Amino acid sequence: MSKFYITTAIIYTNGPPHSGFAFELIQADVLARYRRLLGDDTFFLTGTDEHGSTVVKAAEKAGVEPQIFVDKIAKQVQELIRILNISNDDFIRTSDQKRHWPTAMKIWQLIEQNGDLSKKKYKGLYCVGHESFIKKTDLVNGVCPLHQTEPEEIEEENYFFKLSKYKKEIKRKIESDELKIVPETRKTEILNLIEDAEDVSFSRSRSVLKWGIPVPNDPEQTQYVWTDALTNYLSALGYADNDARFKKYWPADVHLIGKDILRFHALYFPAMLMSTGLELPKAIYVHGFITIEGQKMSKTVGNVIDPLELIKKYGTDVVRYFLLREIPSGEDGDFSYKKLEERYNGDLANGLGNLTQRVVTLIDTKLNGELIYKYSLVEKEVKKKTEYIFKEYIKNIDNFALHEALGRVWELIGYGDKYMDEKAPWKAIKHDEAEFLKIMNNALYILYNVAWMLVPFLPETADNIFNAMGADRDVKSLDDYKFKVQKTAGLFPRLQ
RNA sequence: GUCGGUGUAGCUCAGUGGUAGAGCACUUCCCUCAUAAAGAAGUUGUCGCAGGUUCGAUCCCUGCCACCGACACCA
Repeated sequence: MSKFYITTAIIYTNGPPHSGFAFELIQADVLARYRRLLGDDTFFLTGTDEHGSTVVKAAEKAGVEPQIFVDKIAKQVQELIRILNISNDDFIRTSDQKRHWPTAMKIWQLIEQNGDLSKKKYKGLYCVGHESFIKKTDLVNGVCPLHQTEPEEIEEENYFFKLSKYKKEIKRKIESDELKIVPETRKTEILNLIEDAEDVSFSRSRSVLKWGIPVPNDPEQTQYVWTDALTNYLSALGYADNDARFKKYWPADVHLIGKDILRFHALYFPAMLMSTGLELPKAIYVHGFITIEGQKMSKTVGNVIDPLELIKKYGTDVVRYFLLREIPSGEDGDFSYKKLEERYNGDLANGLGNLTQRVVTLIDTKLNGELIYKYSLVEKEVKKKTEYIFKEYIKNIDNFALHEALGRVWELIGYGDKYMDEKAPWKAIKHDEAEFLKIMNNALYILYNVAWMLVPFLPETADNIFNAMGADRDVKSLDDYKFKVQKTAGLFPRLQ
């Protein structure tokens, strides 16, 4: 048994969580549930990134203190996690002074002791709208193109981190897949920009940024987001206390992130870890963005989809299914109600739900609901097909192609439907009961495998199928097991 | 500007140096265990454009066009 530590990015708490983060949570959840199924000692972390001036601004707008504001958002995030049926083992918040801050402080100190932080005067053009420095080359006619304002020239003294010192080694590790970046295009992307990466500012003056973690032994400075936020992956495991949990689970096996924060996870964070002498994560999985009806999700356009509403309307597993199947892992994908309903009727109702129902009904009506399963009755062809699909399913999950893995499950469902039609058990029952039993044995075999493969993706649905079949998930051997089917109204009633 | 990606059926996408594929949609047939579900057969393509290499290119090379992304200490 091996360990498996997986994280999502921590979501920024300047507003309610959006469906993009929901998608990230769901993907990580599939990977975590899958690993548990394989028997790995799995630890699945998510959380919230709660500092920074954007949060302060949002809190001001809401007329509350930052802490009150982020408490509320963190609660919403946790509610979303509950509703999405996410199996995270922990939830870390960067404003947690007990659990998180000691790690951020310790990491800072270690980096500093290693000589990788130095104070530098920084003169630059500061855009008030951006709340950050912008480059001269970004200006259009002397004004910030985004805010149409002239930037002020200000001088600030900050700590800078010697990223350059670690570039070569990081490049080597990424090239050799020691630090694996999936998909390949993201790996290429980061390798292309690694040469030009400059040293990074790691702090802000306290007068500019109060809402954050202080720099140790320097009351004038606040830690900037890198040591503040990225260290959550360490703090949650109890790094500062040298917790047994940390020893057991670090390094992370997978950091699941969006494509927008690849740079920070593939460059800054590894460099920080190298500076502190910690092991690097094994892999970074990068997912894309969800567009809505082909358009970028944006609050101004007003096309933001609230995941809670979606779930309220269709149900958790329907939303999980749609996102996992329709949006390729590692790429962008599009959401639309039309596509969702097509997937629902085509795949869930006509496919999975209907196959389950026809198998259950036959056993219910022809056998009084009971069938004693005999493994020896499973046909060679059926076994071969199922095992082949299972292998492909595994391969795809391991390659972070969750949509493909799900596609394989539906291939087996299609095979099951075809099997039923070809064997026509409703005819067999009239003249050959042994043949009927054999067919239903095979049908149960297929459905049982389908249910197992769905466990990581659609946990509730998988349970429903097990229940409908009257199957015991924990039974060691199915041979001679007595299935007692429970006929219900059906898993996914068709939408009109 | 630099780097990278994409362009294949009505839609979403797979794919290979040798007669173009899947799912959805559509048409016809068939079944009746099942959620007006399932199964079978079928229709649809200048594989972005123009050149080149090759016996042969959708695939390799060059150029072009279109769209997208990264190169910004926004998180």
